[in-house]
Amino acid sequence: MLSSRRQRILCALIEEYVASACPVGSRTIAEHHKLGVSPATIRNELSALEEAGYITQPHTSAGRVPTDAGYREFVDGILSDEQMAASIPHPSAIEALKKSADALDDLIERTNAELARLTECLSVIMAPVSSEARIRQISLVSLSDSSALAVLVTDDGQVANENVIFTEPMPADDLQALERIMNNALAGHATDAIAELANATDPALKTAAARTVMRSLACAAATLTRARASRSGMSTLMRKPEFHESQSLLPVMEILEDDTVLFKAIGRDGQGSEGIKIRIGHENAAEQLFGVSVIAGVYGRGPAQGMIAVIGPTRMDYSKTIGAVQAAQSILNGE
Amino acid sequence: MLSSRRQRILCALIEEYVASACPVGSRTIAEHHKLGVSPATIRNELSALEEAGYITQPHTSAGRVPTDAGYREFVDGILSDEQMAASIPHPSAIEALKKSADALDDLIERTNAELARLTECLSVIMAPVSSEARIRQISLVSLSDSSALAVLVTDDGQVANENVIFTEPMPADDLQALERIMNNALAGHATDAIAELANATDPALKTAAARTVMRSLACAAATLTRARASRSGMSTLMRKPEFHESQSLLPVMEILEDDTVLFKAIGRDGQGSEGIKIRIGHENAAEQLFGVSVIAGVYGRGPAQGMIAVIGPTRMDYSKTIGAVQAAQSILNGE
DNA sequence: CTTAGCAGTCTAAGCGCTAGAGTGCCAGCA
DNA sequence: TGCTGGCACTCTAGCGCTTAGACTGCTAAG
Repeated sequence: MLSSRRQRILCALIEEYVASACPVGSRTIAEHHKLGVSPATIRNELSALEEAGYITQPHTSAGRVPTDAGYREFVDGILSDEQMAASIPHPSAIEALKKSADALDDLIERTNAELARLTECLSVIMAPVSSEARIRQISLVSLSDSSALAVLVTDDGQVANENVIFTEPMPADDLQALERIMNNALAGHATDAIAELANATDPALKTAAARTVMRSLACAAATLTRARASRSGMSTLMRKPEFHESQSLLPVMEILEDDTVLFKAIGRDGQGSEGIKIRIGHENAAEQLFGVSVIAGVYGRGPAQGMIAVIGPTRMDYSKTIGAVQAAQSILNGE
Repeated sequence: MLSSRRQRILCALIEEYVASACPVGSRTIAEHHKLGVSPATIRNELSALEEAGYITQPHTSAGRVPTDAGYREFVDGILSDEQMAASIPHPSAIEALKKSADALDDLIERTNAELARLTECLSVIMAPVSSEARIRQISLVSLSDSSALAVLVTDDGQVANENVIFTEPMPADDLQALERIMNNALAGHATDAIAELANATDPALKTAAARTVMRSLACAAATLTRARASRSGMSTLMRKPEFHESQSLLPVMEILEDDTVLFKAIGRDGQGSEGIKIRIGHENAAEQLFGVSVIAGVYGRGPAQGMIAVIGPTRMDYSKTIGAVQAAQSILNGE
């Protein structure tokens, strides 16, 4: 357990380092923060903090830099202070976003842009996926003589569509009949039950046309459970001094390339719990994220949960970022 | 006009430079390419090529590097050779993609990934946008007592949806009636005509509920004309030596952040013409792309045209990239 | 327990030097 | 006239050296 003074010195050092990105010396701390002690005393404390693993020296004649453990201590201090409630920023921005809320995808996109702007980091919002969604309605819309579009709507308002190409011409009446058959057979069932139902005994589902439609619907349903991410703020991240050589950004970029990979990397163990997960440097499960911190939170009620994550240098303004993620949560929860 | 030998020397230099990313000297060219002349002769020719602006020296004692004009000359040579037809690569990969073609968005995603992999560059595919699309069908799907989902399908198979929140409860029968009214009023009209039709005299469209639905449909239709881009291969680009300092990649990243900006930057004057546009370095209209080359082509028939673009260092394998873009075009044209 | 002062250490930056790569030019040759 | 070998010249990358500056750790005094 750290003494109060050491804690204050650690905080001062981190604040300084977050602002400057340069190793911080004892004199700087003494000058910029009114701790009432001389640099020499601070040096002694810094030495102890280094011993304990909270800070480190790049080389003998340089100042100190926080370690992952140092940031962790700092962040835990912030969180226990419960000063967070006060730090949720910019209610006006939130209002503006809620007013413009049309479709969910659009709201996600806007919120994400705002989140990236506020935090000056990379931000990612994953659309909610719910394997438990049920089929509310199916529409078959004719596109040509022998092709149609199958549109599937779930009870939580998601939409998926897929082309259907019939082997022979399909008159409008037959298509409508087929649509009725599909709705009778599938409405109310879980989206992932389509494949099973295709094997059911209902003779109406055994026609060639019905099978074709079922196949397309299964494809459409599959796209609903696929992770879909919106990204914003990559260029902001590139401007930070720690990422000036792109080598340091490469692992992050690799993770970002694929929605599914990204989902796994960010979502590990964050699922289900309501609060905000903070993973600093090596606390991340994915090796590619060892060099950055991830502030993640879930949103959405019930089974359909989405995820918000801000990715930035370990040297980030944690307080501001946590507040911003909370604000994004409340926007997307429709509060 | 360049003499045949100078042309061959320029090609040799570019090939060498594309492979090595290092300034190329006269000896290297003499050794690796059988031109039948000594380094001294090549030096004279190089001097002339530099005079003409096709190549340049980073400093006196270094080899030569192609300029944008040099690449242009080289590329024009390639294109006039018509050897392109032969260079469309990997028909097997194309087959595999076509077989897995479900929804267009999915096909775009896969094609894009393959394009990035083949070219080892950043690749972007913009989904087709057609302001001329006509409304084929509208569905209103009830989600709760007083909310529904409006789904709009166009005659070219695009789907847009939007939440509708009614001010008072909306029974299923009324919703169906409303759906019928909407289809009668709107089917066959252009998507951008919804706003005008809302002001029409038809009394059935003047009810509060109808107005609410119309507003949502207009929003949904608007999303159809918005540029939507799929990106792939950013990390591949970061691995290239010219982009090792992220400063050089920053402008490209900025353009990539916003779909609309990206569309404008890539699409300038590429619209309408069938062929493949090659813009090398400063030939690009957007300043942020001065450091890269863009190989762009359109796909899709009729008014709904999408765009394919590969973005890479000016030092790229133009022949391979052009072939790959052509292949992507043929996949997305459904050939 | 704190502090001032001091010696010690390490880096960043500037300078000079050298090896190497590549050029341009010239004179000779086909 | 055009090509070639040879040579002097130029410029960079890299190495070692030196110095200024930053910061520390230690010690002795308050």
